[in-house]
Amino acid sequence: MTVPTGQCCAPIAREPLAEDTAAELAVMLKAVADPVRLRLLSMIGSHAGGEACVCDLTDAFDLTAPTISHHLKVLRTAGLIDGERRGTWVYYRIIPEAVNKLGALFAPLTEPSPGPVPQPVAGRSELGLLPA
Amino acid sequence: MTVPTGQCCAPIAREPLAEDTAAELAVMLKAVADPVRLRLLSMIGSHAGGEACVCDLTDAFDLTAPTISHHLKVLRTAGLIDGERRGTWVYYRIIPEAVNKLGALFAPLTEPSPGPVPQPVAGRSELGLLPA
DNA sequence: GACCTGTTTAGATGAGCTTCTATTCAGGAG
DNA sequence: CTCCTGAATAGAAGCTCATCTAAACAGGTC
Repeated sequence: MTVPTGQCCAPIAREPLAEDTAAELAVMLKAVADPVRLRLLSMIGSHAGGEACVCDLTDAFDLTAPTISHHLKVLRTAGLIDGERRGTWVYYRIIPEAVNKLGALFAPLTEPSPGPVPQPVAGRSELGLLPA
Repeated sequence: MTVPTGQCCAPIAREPLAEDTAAELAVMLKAVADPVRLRLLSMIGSHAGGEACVCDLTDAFDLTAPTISHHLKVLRTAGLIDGERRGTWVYYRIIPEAVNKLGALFAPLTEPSPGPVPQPVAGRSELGLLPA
Protein backbone atom coordinates (compact mmCIF):
# COMPACT_ATOMS: atom_id res chain seq x y z
CA MET A 1 0.00 0.00 0.00
CA THR A 2 1.59 3.21 -1.09
CA VAL A 3 0.82 6.70 -0.01
CA PRO A 4 -1.49 8.29 -2.54
CA THR A 5 0.00 11.75 -2.67
CA GLY A 6 3.63 12.66 -2.70
CA GLN A 7 3.48 13.70 0.91
CA CYS A 8 4.94 11.67 3.69
CA CYS A 9 1.95 9.82 5.01
CA ALA A 10 -1.48 9.90 6.51
CA PRO A 11 -2.03 9.86 10.25
CA ILE A 12 -1.02 6.59 11.74
CA ALA A 13 -4.57 5.43 12.34
CA ARG A 14 -5.95 6.16 8.90
CA GLU A 15 -4.31 3.51 6.79
CA PRO A 16 -1.53 0.97 7.20
CA LEU A 17 1.89 2.49 6.71
CA ALA A 18 3.90 1.28 3.75
CA GLU A 19 7.01 -0.65 4.56
CA ASP A 20 9.45 1.90 3.20
CA THR A 21 7.52 4.81 4.64
CA ALA A 22 7.67 3.20 8.05
CA ALA A 23 11.39 2.68 7.69
CA GLU A 24 11.92 6.30 6.72
CA LEU A 25 9.84 7.58 9.60
CA ALA A 26 11.54 5.25 12.04
CA VAL A 27 14.87 6.89 11.26
CA MET A 28 13.46 10.27 12.21
CA LEU A 29 11.69 8.90 15.26
CA LYS A 30 14.78 7.07 16.45
CA ALA A 31 16.61 10.36 16.41
CA VAL A 32 13.98 11.88 18.68
CA ALA A 33 13.55 8.83 20.90
CA ASP A 34 16.23 9.87 23.34
CA PRO A 35 15.82 12.12 26.38
CA VAL A 36 18.92 14.15 25.58
CA ARG A 37 18.04 14.67 21.93
CA LEU A 38 14.44 15.52 22.81
CA ARG A 39 15.62 18.22 25.16
CA LEU A 40 18.17 19.45 22.65
CA LEU A 41 15.50 19.75 19.99
CA SER A 42 13.19 21.51 22.40
CA MET A 43 15.89 23.92 23.54
CA ILE A 44 16.83 24.78 19.98
CA GLY A 45 13.25 25.21 18.88
CA SER A 46 12.18 27.32 21.80
CA HIS A 47 15.28 29.48 21.93
CA ALA A 48 14.95 33.15 21.14
CA GLY A 49 15.56 33.77 17.48
CA GLY A 50 14.85 30.18 16.58
CA GLU A 51 18.44 29.11 16.92
CA ALA A 52 20.78 28.14 19.71
CA CYS A 53 24.52 28.02 20.13
CA VAL A 54 26.13 24.72 21.03
CA CYS A 55 27.75 26.39 24.01
CA ASP A 56 24.31 27.14 25.46
CA LEU A 57 23.13 23.57 24.98
CA THR A 58 26.12 21.86 26.51
CA ASP A 59 25.79 23.47 29.94
CA ALA A 60 22.27 22.13 30.48
CA PHE A 61 23.48 18.52 30.60
CA ASP A 62 25.87 16.49 32.70
CA LEU A 63 27.50 15.24 29.53
CA THR A 64 30.75 16.00 27.80
CA ALA A 65 30.88 18.28 24.79
CA PRO A 66 31.69 15.46 22.35
CA THR A 67 28.60 13.60 23.49
CA ILE A 68 26.41 16.63 22.86
CA SER A 69 28.09 17.06 19.51
CA HIS A 70 27.30 13.45 18.69
CA HIS A 71 23.62 13.89 19.54
CA LEU A 72 23.42 17.03 17.45
CA LYS A 73 24.91 15.13 14.56
CA VAL A 74 22.25 12.43 14.92
CA LEU A 75 19.53 15.06 14.82
CA ARG A 76 21.15 16.74 11.83
CA THR A 77 21.60 13.46 9.97
CA ALA A 78 17.92 12.71 10.52
CA GLY A 79 17.05 16.03 8.91
CA LEU A 80 15.53 17.54 12.03
CA ILE A 81 17.98 20.38 12.58
CA ASP A 82 20.51 22.34 10.60
CA GLY A 83 23.72 23.92 11.80
CA GLU A 84 25.74 26.90 10.71
CA ARG A 85 29.08 28.23 11.89
CA ARG A 86 29.33 31.96 12.51
CA GLY A 87 32.78 32.86 13.70
CA THR A 88 33.73 30.93 16.78
CA TRP A 89 30.33 29.47 17.55
CA VAL A 90 28.02 27.08 15.75
CA TYR A 91 24.29 27.75 15.76
CA TYR A 92 21.60 25.13 15.24
CA ARG A 93 17.97 25.62 14.27
CA ILE A 94 15.00 23.36 13.74
CA ILE A 95 13.81 22.31 10.30
CA PRO A 96 10.05 22.84 10.70
CA GLU A 97 9.02 20.59 7.83
CA ALA A 98 10.59 17.59 9.50
CA VAL A 99 8.86 18.22 12.81
CA ASN A 100 5.58 18.83 11.02
CA LYS A 101 5.93 15.47 9.35
CA LEU A 102 5.98 13.81 12.75
CA GLY A 103 3.08 15.95 13.93
CA ALA A 104 1.02 14.84 10.95
CA LEU A 105 1.82 11.22 11.68
CA PHE A 106 0.32 11.38 15.15
CA ALA A 107 -2.46 13.80 14.31
CA PRO A 108 -5.74 12.78 15.93
CA LEU A 109 -8.39 11.31 13.70
CA THR A 110 -11.27 13.26 15.17
CA GLU A 111 -13.20 13.50 11.93
CA PRO A 112 -12.82 11.22 8.95
CA SER A 113 -11.53 14.00 6.77
CA PRO A 114 -12.11 13.76 3.02
CA GLY A 115 -9.71 12.41 0.49
CA PRO A 116 -6.34 14.15 0.67
CA VAL A 117 -4.30 14.60 3.76
CA PRO A 118 -4.50 18.11 5.21
CA GLN A 119 -0.83 18.92 5.35
CA PRO A 120 -0.28 21.49 8.07
CA VAL A 121 1.83 23.68 5.82
CA ALA A 122 5.02 24.76 7.46
CA GLY A 123 4.32 28.27 8.55
CA ARG A 124 6.30 29.41 11.56
CA SER A 125 6.68 32.99 10.48
CA GLU A 126 9.15 33.72 13.21
CA LEU A 127 11.82 31.38 11.99
CA GLY A 128 12.11 32.66 8.52
CA LEU A 129 13.92 29.72 7.03
CA LEU A 130 11.42 28.44 4.56
CA PRO A 131 12.52 29.03 0.99
CA ALA A 132 9.05 30.24 0.06
CA MET B 1 1.94 0.55 32.83
CA THR B 2 2.46 4.20 33.62
CA VAL B 3 1.09 6.78 31.23
CA PRO B 4 -1.42 8.49 33.47
CA THR B 5 -3.42 9.92 30.61
CA GLY B 6 -3.18 13.62 30.88
CA GLN B 7 -1.75 16.49 29.01
CA CYS B 8 1.94 16.15 29.15
CA CYS B 9 3.61 19.09 27.60
CA ALA B 10 3.66 21.96 25.22
CA PRO B 11 4.80 21.58 21.64
CA ILE B 12 8.47 20.89 21.39
CA ALA B 13 9.33 24.34 20.06
CA ARG B 14 7.44 26.38 22.63
CA GLU B 15 9.52 25.87 25.72
CA PRO B 16 12.39 23.64 26.82
CA LEU B 17 11.24 20.22 27.93
CA ALA B 18 11.79 19.30 31.54
CA GLU B 19 14.23 16.51 32.17
CA ASP B 20 11.69 14.03 33.52
CA THR B 21 9.13 14.93 30.88
CA ALA B 22 11.69 14.26 28.18
CA ALA B 23 12.53 10.92 29.74
CA GLU B 24 8.88 9.93 29.89
CA LEU B 25 8.27 10.93 26.30
CA ALA B 26 11.41 9.17 25.14
CA VAL B 27 10.03 5.88 26.42
CA MET B 28 6.95 6.31 24.28
CA LEU B 29 8.93 7.51 21.29
CA LYS B 30 11.39 4.66 21.56
CA ALA B 31 8.48 2.27 21.33
CA VAL B 32 7.40 3.90 18.09
CA ALA B 33 10.89 4.36 16.66
CA ASP B 34 10.96 0.98 14.95
CA PRO B 35 9.65 0.17 11.47
CA VAL B 36 7.88 -2.98 12.62
CA ARG B 37 6.21 -1.34 15.59
CA LEU B 38 5.22 1.67 13.51
CA ARG B 39 3.49 -0.58 11.02
CA LEU B 40 1.91 -2.62 13.79
CA LEU B 41 0.52 0.52 15.38
CA SER B 42 -0.74 1.74 12.04
CA MET B 43 -2.34 -1.59 11.21
CA ILE B 44 -4.10 -1.76 14.55
CA GLY B 45 -5.29 1.81 14.40
CA SER B 46 -6.56 1.66 10.86
CA HIS B 47 -8.15 -1.76 11.14
CA ALA B 48 -11.92 -2.00 10.88
CA GLY B 49 -13.52 -1.77 14.29
CA GLY B 50 -10.47 -0.12 15.79
CA GLU B 51 -8.91 -3.39 16.81
CA ALA B 52 -6.88 -6.10 15.15
CA CYS B 53 -6.16 -9.72 15.91
CA VAL B 54 -2.56 -10.83 16.33
CA CYS B 55 -3.11 -13.43 13.65
CA ASP B 56 -3.83 -10.65 11.14
CA LEU B 57 -0.72 -8.73 12.07
CA THR B 58 1.72 -11.61 11.94
CA ASP B 59 1.11 -12.45 8.30
CA ALA B 60 2.17 -9.01 7.11
CA PHE B 61 5.76 -9.45 8.24
CA ASP B 62 8.61 -11.81 7.52
CA LEU B 63 9.09 -12.32 11.22
CA THR B 64 8.31 -15.14 13.59
CA ALA B 65 5.29 -14.96 15.87
CA PRO B 66 7.36 -14.53 19.04
CA THR B 67 9.03 -11.50 17.53
CA ILE B 68 5.69 -9.90 16.73
CA SER B 69 4.51 -10.71 20.22
CA HIS B 70 7.61 -9.04 21.62
CA HIS B 71 6.95 -5.85 19.63
CA LEU B 72 3.34 -5.80 20.74
CA LYS B 73 4.48 -6.09 24.32
CA VAL B 74 6.79 -3.11 23.87
CA LEU B 75 3.94 -1.04 22.50
CA ARG B 76 1.68 -2.18 25.33
CA THR B 77 4.27 -1.46 27.99
CA ALA B 78 4.71 2.02 26.56
CA GLY B 79 0.97 2.59 26.98
CA LEU B 80 0.27 2.94 23.28
CA ILE B 81 -1.95 -0.09 22.80
CA ASP B 82 -4.07 -2.38 24.91
CA GLY B 83 -4.83 -6.06 24.37
CA GLU B 84 -7.71 -8.31 25.25
CA ARG B 85 -8.21 -12.03 24.82
CA ARG B 86 -11.53 -13.19 23.44
CA GLY B 87 -11.59 -16.93 23.11
CA THR B 88 -8.73 -18.20 21.04
CA TRP B 89 -7.57 -14.87 19.67
CA VAL B 90 -6.12 -11.74 21.23
CA TYR B 91 -7.24 -8.34 19.97
CA TYR B 92 -5.24 -5.14 20.26
CA ARG B 93 -6.44 -1.58 19.97
CA ILE B 94 -4.81 1.84 20.11
CA ILE B 95 -4.98 4.05 23.20
CA PRO B 96 -5.84 7.39 21.59
CA GLU B 97 -4.68 9.54 24.49
CA ALA B 98 -1.14 8.25 24.13
CA VAL B 99 -1.01 8.93 20.41
CA ASN B 100 -2.51 12.36 20.93
CA LYS B 101 0.23 13.13 23.40
CA LEU B 102 2.81 12.55 20.69
CA GLY B 103 0.78 14.57 18.22
CA ALA B 104 0.69 17.50 20.64
CA LEU B 105 4.43 17.29 21.11
CA PHE B 106 5.12 17.81 17.41
CA ALA B 107 2.22 20.14 16.76
CA PRO B 108 3.19 23.16 14.67
CA LEU B 109 3.45 26.47 16.45
CA THR B 110 0.83 28.50 14.65
CA GLU B 111 1.02 31.38 17.09
CA PRO B 112 4.58 32.46 17.72
CA SER B 113 5.81 32.94 21.23
CA PRO B 114 5.22 36.49 22.49
CA GLY B 115 8.81 37.02 23.54
CA PRO B 116 10.88 38.38 20.63
CA VAL B 117 14.34 39.34 21.85
CA PRO B 118 16.45 37.83 19.08
CA GLN B 119 19.77 38.44 20.76
CA PRO B 120 21.69 35.21 21.20
CA VAL B 121 25.17 36.65 21.24
CA ALA B 122 27.50 37.85 23.95
CA GLY B 123 27.03 35.78 27.04
CA ARG B 124 24.74 32.84 26.93
CA SER B 125 21.24 33.42 28.20
CA GLU B 126 20.28 31.17 31.05
CA LEU B 127 18.06 28.86 29.02
CA GLY B 128 18.26 26.12 31.60
CA LEU B 129 15.47 23.94 32.85
CA LEU B 130 12.01 25.26 32.91
CA PRO B 131 10.23 25.59 36.25
CA ALA B 132 7.89 22.63 36.19
C1' DG C 1 -8.96 -37.34 28.73
C1' DA C 2 -5.76 -36.28 24.34
C1' DC C 3 -4.87 -33.14 20.61
C1' DC C 4 -4.49 -28.93 17.83
C1' DT C 5 -4.00 -23.94 17.10
C1' DG C 6 -2.94 -19.30 18.66
C1' DT C 7 -0.10 -16.54 21.76
C1' DT C 8 3.35 -15.61 25.14
C1' DT C 9 7.64 -16.46 27.86
C1' DA C 10 12.63 -17.79 28.37
C1' DG C 11 17.37 -17.73 26.80
C1' DA C 12 20.86 -16.75 23.56
C1' DT C 13 23.21 -14.20 19.94
C1' DG C 14 24.71 -10.51 17.24
C1' DA C 15 24.13 -5.72 15.95
C1' DG C 16 23.53 -1.06 17.42
C1' DC C 17 23.63 2.77 20.67
C1' DT C 18 25.35 5.99 24.39
C1' DT C 19 29.07 7.58 26.55
C1' DC C 20 33.68 8.37 27.48
C1' DT C 21 38.91 9.97 26.58
C1' DA C 22 42.16 11.57 23.33
C1' DT C 23 42.92 13.98 19.35
C1' DT C 24 42.08 17.12 15.47
C1' DC C 25 39.94 21.05 13.11
C1' DA C 26 38.37 26.17 12.90
C1' DG C 27 38.66 31.03 14.28
C1' DG C 28 39.99 34.73 16.97
C1' DA C 29 43.48 37.34 20.24
C1' DG C 30 47.98 38.79 21.59
C1' DC D 1 53.20 33.13 14.13
C1' DT D 2 51.69 31.25 18.59
C1' DC D 3 48.36 30.37 21.82
C1' DC D 4 43.65 29.73 23.39
C1' DT D 5 38.77 28.38 23.05
C1' DG D 6 34.74 26.25 20.78
C1' DA D 7 33.32 22.27 18.19
C1' DA D 8 33.83 17.92 15.69
C1' DT D 9 36.11 13.36 14.82
C1' DA D 10 38.20 8.72 16.11
C1' DG D 11 38.26 4.79 18.69
C1' DA D 12 36.82 1.91 22.55
C1' DA D 13 33.93 0.06 26.55
C1' DG D 14 29.56 -1.21 28.30
C1' DC D 15 24.81 -1.62 27.75
C1' DT D 16 20.43 -2.14 25.20
C1' DC D 17 17.75 -4.02 21.54
C1' DA D 18 15.85 -7.00 17.63
C1' DT D 19 15.64 -11.44 16.36
C1' DC D 20 15.74 -16.28 16.62
C1' DT D 21 14.74 -21.30 18.58
C1' DA D 22 12.68 -23.95 22.16
C1' DA D 23 9.32 -24.36 25.47
C1' DA D 24 5.18 -23.12 28.07
C1' DC D 25 0.44 -21.38 28.46
C1' DA D 26 -4.68 -20.67 26.94
C1' DG D 27 -8.68 -22.11 24.76
C1' DG D 28 -11.30 -24.92 21.68
C1' DT D 29 -12.46 -29.67 19.41
C1' DC D 30 -12.90 -34.60 19.31
